[in-house]
This record gives sequence, structure tokens and C-alpha cells, in this order.
Amino acid sequence: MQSIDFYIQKACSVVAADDFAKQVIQWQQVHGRNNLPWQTENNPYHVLVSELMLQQTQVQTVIPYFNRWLERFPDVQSLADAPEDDVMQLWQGLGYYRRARNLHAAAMTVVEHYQGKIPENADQLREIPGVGPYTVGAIRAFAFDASAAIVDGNVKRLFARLFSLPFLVNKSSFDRYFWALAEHYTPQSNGRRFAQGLLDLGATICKPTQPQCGDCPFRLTCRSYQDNTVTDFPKRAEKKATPTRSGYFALDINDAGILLLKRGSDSVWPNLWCLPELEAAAQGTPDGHFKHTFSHYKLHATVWRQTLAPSQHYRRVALTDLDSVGLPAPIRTYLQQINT
DNA sequence: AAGCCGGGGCA
DNA sequence: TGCCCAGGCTT
Repeated sequence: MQSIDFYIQKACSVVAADDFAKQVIQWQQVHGRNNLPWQTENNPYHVLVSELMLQQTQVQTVIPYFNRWLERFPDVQSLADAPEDDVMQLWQGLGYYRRARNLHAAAMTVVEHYQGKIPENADQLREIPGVGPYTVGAIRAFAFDASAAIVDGNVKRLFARLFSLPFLVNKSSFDRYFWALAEHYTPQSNGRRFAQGLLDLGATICKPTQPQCGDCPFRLTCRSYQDNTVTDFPKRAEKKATPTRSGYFALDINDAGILLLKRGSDSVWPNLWCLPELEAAAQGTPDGHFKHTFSHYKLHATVWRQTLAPSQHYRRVALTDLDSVGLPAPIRTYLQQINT
């Protein structure tokens, strides 16, 4: 692998930094997304909420969650004051539940340390739970129009194709190369529109499949388009096969409802209410089965009807009242099927 | 550096 | 089915 400077030189031979920024900004103004719910006010709290929701989650999925969130938690203070169960319930179905706890903790941090105002300073932002390198840049650019680099999946794919880069996008060791390029190409002014333009290009033109190269403002300079190798980029390391695991759950149901147990904060489905999980398979005929695919393994679950010994940790919820609880999606689906 | 953490959309 | 997504945290 060559040095970082080598690849910056290579990139500059494709397009100079000021030309690139100018074209991204001009294209964004005409063709970009400028009416997303979190773009209407450039409100730092709205930006914070949207960025945590958008981590590994597509825009169209996030929009209804974002709107519901602002109705229930209109500002930093109201979120900081909210009970954790309310926070988890509103996040239910969005996945990566640690983000919900992070966002809740972020609001409390901002209230405690920054008088409820989200800071612009990168070092201070980086200390906020759930805010990593990407989100620091995103908040600085989108909330404050700062000159801040961002690197996400869109930016990696765009750069990899534009410059025919050999970097493996699913290997963290290549991240420093992408960040060096992103910082080289980030302009001193119009940081907000430039960052938005990168994301919009990645989401609507330089898409993972079926890239719309005919509509791309860089089609005349893009190295992989000129070489007719666009679909060869970005390069990716082979993924390991996902293992299958077995899960065992207890269904304690009576006229009053179903017994639920709150999961631990360090497990899958952290802090969500769920059927009590058993250490091993139970005796007798199962009540039913369900399967669920996580990002790193596949779960084959079996459910048995059991009467569990009383415990203060349990909570019994009526079948008709399941919507008021933060439940994992596959558990909710299973219980709804019982209901019919 | 590698593993962990969901769910939806789409070919 | 497999891949992708406005990644971050933990070990």
C-alpha cells in the first residue's frame, strides 16, 4: 500500500480540491435533498437526533421516527428529563438500541455540561455519548455550517469510484486514507452544503447498485467511469459466514396478559422488554418457533408455555396493550400471531 | 484490529 | 438469500 500523500496526489490528478467542492456545492443546490425534516431549521438538537438515528439506517426509515421523536421530545431538556422506558419505546423498531440510550445520555450530558446547548467544538462533541468521528463532522457541518470533513459509507463509495481507490471499505484500517482525502477536499466555506452534497451524491447518483452515472456531475472526470469499472468499486473484503445460534424463550400467559422481563443493557435488544429467555431447551412440546437474522448471526428461537415463579422483575402486559411496550420486532410479531 | 449491535429495502 | 445503509463502542 502506498502512502497517504500518494493517494492525495492521485486524487488531485482527477480533480482539484477547489473544483470538486465548487461542483458538489452547485450540484447540491439544484439536485440535492433540501427539505428533509431535520433540515428545516438547522437546529443543532434536530441534527443530533437525526444523526444518531441515521447511523446505519436509511433516510426513508428514519423520517417517521424523527417526526414522532420531536413531538414527544421537542428539545434537549425534555429528552434529558424523560424516563428511559419512554425513550426505548419511541425507538422500538429502529434497531441498534444502544443508540437510543446514547441519545438519552447525550441529552443529559448537554444539559449538565453545556447549559442545554449543543457545542460546536469538535473535542467537546466527541465526548458526547454516541458521537464518533463521523457524527462530529456531521453536527459541525449541518448544525453550524462549519468547514468539517465527514466520512461515511456514501463518501467512501464516492471517493473509491471517483479515484479508483483500492481501499477495502469494510476494513477499518483504511479509514485514515478516506479521512485524509475528505479533509483535503473539504472547502473553507459552505461546509453545510458541501457535506450534504457528498451524502446526496452517494444516495441518489453514486448508489451501491445501479449508479446513475449519466446524471453525475463528475462523469467526465470519474476514473472508474472513464475506465468502465464503476461496479468494481468500492473494493470490499470477503465477509465471514454468519453462524446460527439457538434461543429458548418462556411464554407465561394468562387472562391478565403475558409475562415480560426487561433485558440487560449489554445484551442483544438491550433494555427492551422481552419474553424471559431460558438457559436451555425446556421439556415438552414447544408452543412455537421463530427465526430472526441479526447482522452477525442467525437466531433460531423456540418458545415454550410455562408458569414462572413470581418475581418483582417481571411485568405482565395485556395482549391488547403490547404497543405501549418497547419490544423487539420479532417478539412483537410472534405475540401478535398468538393474539389472532 | 476485530467483534458486537437491528431492521428495512432491494435486487 | 445477500448486501447495503448519514457508525460507535468495547475489548
